[in-house]
Amino acid sequence: MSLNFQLLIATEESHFLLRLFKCSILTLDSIKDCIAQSFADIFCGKSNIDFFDQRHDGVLPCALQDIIETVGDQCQQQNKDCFSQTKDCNDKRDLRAVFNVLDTMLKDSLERLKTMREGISWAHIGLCGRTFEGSYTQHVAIIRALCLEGKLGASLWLRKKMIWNVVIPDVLTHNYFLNGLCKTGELKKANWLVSEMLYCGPSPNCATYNTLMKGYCLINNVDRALNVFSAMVNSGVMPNRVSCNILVHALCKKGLLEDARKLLKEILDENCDEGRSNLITSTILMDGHFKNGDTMQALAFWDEMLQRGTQMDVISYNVIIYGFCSSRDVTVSYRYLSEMFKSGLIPDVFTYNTLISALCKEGRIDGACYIYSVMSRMGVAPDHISYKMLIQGLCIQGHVIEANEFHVSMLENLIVPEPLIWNSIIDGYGRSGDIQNALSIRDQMVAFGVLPNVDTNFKT
DNA sequence: GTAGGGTTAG
Repeated sequence: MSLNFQLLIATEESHFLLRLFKCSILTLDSIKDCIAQSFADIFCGKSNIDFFDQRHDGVLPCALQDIIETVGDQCQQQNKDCFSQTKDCNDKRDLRAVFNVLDTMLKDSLERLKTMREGISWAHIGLCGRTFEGSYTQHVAIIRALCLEGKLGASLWLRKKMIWNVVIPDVLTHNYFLNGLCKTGELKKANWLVSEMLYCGPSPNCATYNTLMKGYCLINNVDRALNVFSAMVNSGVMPNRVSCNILVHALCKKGLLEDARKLLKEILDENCDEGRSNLITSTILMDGHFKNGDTMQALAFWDEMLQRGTQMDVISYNVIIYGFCSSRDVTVSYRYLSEMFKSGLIPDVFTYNTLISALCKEGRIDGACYIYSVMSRMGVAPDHISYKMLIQGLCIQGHVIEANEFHVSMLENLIVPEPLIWNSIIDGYGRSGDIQNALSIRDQMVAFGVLPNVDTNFKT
């Protein structure tokens, strides 16, 4: 039997000519398979995105791809569902049934095509010389969503299109751009964006400067962060408590505690009217002193907060618990843990991991396992850090069977272990002479898609 | 609830 199929699909403004078949087809099964594959390629695959990539010669491929993906995710999922449902059609001999399947697919695909066209033409603003479509609110919403997803190329491209159409996104939207750029370490672009804001608007606000300062701190460039701070003050924007905290934290991380205190004093004396009663600033300074090995000074901050009647939170307790754990005084940490419960605060995964870490380092693996059981009873889910410390701690002490129980629990909780964890178990079995299990775990590692590395071996 | 601040391993 020879069939020539040509389907013409009409949309509101344009026609898509889809050549599905121009070949000899022998059975209805192959008709179904071919049609399903063709539709899957056209509507579920990347063919639409490739089309634009080729036409515009890579000028905006990533930007467009991101926009299309963002706009089209939902309808793509609907279409996939349609195909999965058609799999159950087994009436191979019934020509009518095959065409019913075709009808369903075509109807659904036309709907999808319509949605996709709307999405693409929306994303295509300005590219084909069209007028500026869509409302300001819509554009701003999609820009913010793209920024939060880290699709900055696409969002900056939309910003450019908006500006071409003399519509300037507001300062909040610009802060979203800036935040995205800073989080991905693109400080040059971030700096450029702030210059653009100063030059053409909207005027940067306190959050704009704070975001840029934080960006520089993230790449460990505190000097530039301090320059941004000066620029903010010089341009007449008042720093707030967040500005203080960003800089104080960055200076503490560098061990410049005295500089941090001086800066804080200057800022607070000049600008802030909140006094010194800020939990976050005190927590940062307390943490800085603990990490500098100055327990006395750290405790002075804690006591000062108590005297002021500051309501502590989970993070401030985590910092003091970590402080005593790192000075090898887990007993004192337990005291603060108990105080935490008494004051109605619920310890989180940070609290428990801090204790597990300290106990493992001291070789008190039973205590670490006990903390694990407490966190489980309290409904706090262990994360990859909890498992990593317990598994490594148990393997070091030769308890590979118990370590593997945690490993299994990790997999059951859908946490894929990193190579180091697999290697610890493999090595643990090797050291205990259990070659069969060592090899079995290595096979499992590969099956989970984790590539063995140079440390994936074992000594017997 | 449109942006921006503090804690765990290595």
